[in-house]
Amino acid sequence: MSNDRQARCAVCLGAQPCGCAENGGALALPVREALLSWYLEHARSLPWRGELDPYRIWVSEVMLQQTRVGAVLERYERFLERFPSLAALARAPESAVLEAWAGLGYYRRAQKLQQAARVCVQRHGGQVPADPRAFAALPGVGSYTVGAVQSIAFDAPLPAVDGNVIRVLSRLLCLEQPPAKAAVRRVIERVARCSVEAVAREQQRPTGDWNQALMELGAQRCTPRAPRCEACPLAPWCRARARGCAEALPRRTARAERPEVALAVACAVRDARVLVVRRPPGGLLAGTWGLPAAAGPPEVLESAFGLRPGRELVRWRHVFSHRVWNARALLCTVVGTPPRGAWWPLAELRTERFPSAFRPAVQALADALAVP
DNA sequence: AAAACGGGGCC
DNA sequence: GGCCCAGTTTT
Repeated sequence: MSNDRQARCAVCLGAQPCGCAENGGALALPVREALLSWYLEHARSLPWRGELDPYRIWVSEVMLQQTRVGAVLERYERFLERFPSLAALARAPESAVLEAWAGLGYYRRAQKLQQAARVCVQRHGGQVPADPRAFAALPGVGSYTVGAVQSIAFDAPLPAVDGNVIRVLSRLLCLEQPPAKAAVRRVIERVARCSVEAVAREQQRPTGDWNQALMELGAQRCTPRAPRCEACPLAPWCRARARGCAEALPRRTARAERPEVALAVACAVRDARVLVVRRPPGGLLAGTWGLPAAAGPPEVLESAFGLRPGRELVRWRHVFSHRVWNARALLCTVVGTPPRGAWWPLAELRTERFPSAFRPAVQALADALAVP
């Protein structure tokens, strides 16, 4: 059975001991050379590629967490124009940072990045720490970000294991168990670490190139669906390709289902301005501006905000990673003491200062006001 | 080990 | 309608 660990390969967990362990778990030299050559020729030209400023590299890595390259492209330069340095980011109001982040999601990333910037200014002379341990201690910096930033900016021999690398190595080694399992993650982590150390030891290329090559392969060739194995530089060594199971890996585990909640959203208008409120500092969309909203039927807006719901403007469904809003926007009148908030011109709500979750309400309100 | 945490593109 | 993306933190 599978609990006969003595017979298993220590590196890939395959049923038999195999060649994996030569090189101490690193990918063999020809494999590394093939991937690095491919990367030099095929790397996409991206604004943060070739960047030397550690701060700008860091910003790109945080924005790219769980986020498509295309979405980052639209906001990266704009963010850096507004916050061109660690010091500029550190002294900005959090609300300004969150506005610049609007639409990217996972707003905690922006909050942590700014907190980290403040630590850098206070304790690291306004620089990004070149010491991996000091960098890892900063808010929002996990193992991936440590490896990515420290390798790209400082040529540190540290792995950067993201979703791409998990997929590439799951296929290359044909890891049949889901990477959610700790044992599988240890294998991937070990191969990534030994490989980047080998690249550094043999001075093949800067370690940042190696880490990015692995990720770039996952983005361009070893894609989640319909991998382009025929054009993959690692195809000759890929066990999943040999067995015809590349597309089936990595194996995913069932995800928890998303609860659905009814949400009442208030559109209170006064003198062509709309009432907006700051969302609570913890929880969903923490700290961002939003329309007053409460779970439940429209009537809850009166008890929650002193806003009496009137005509319904629109209903929509917004899917988050872990829950669903079944939302309805209501034209409201202020009946009690106005809630703490701000009154913004409608146009301000449409300029990417707002989380996307409220977009249908803003659009419907604009339509309603344009056609009285 | 699982859940919280966004948004959007793609099939 | 579900999957997945250059993840981190908390439970």
